[in-house]
Amino acid sequence: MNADIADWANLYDVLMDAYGPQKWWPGRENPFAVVVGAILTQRTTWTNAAMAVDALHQADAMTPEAICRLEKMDLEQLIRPAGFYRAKAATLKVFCERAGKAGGVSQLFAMPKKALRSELLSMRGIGDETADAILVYAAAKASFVVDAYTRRVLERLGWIEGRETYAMIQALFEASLPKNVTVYGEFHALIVHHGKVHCRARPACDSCPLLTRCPFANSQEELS
DNA sequence: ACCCAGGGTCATA
DNA sequence: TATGACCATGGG
Repeated sequence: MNADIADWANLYDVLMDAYGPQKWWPGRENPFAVVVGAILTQRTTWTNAAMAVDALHQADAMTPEAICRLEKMDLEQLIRPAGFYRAKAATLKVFCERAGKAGGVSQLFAMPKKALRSELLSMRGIGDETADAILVYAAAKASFVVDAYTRRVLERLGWIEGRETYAMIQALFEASLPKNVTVYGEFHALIVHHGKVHCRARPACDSCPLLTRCPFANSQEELS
């Protein structure tokens, strides 16, 4: 079916060919809603995060100002379905306060990429992955998102050993791709989708687009 | 009943 | 640097 994957660009093409453009964060016209989604979806399914997002919309609370005004406990109850609701409520509060201090979300996002990334990382509850997700999907800055699926796919391709740091893996991608926000965003979404379909569900591997390199195509034991 | 999902923080060694 | 405990919900 498919030959070995040659390089990063090839991997992107193969995944895009197999799955097509991913529709992540419906409603990207509201960058703030994307930030909220990025925080709420941490270690949680998107359907759970979406319930919390809907609750915020229905409460007319999908703005930094509204969230700043909300009592912490009320915010916690609204986002409860997303899990870790106390921590996430605190993180949302911090982001909204800092955005307000910067003069609004668009002002905050007007910062240079590197400075904005540091600013995001300084907020408790926002780490590397969430910061990069916000950069790419909300602030439209090309910063590659590395997550567990990315590591798994790269390990199975034999492109990384496994001990590499987040920054190292991110650098691998960024050195091999055109600095294009859309490409970065699609690539990460494609990797996650591929991971869900083929790196967890065993039966689906018959049609794996990375077939010759997929562990399931050969032995059953290479999976952790 | 158990497992895990579009992570991150903090304490410990 | 690197593990481990902890946070919490909903769906399989």
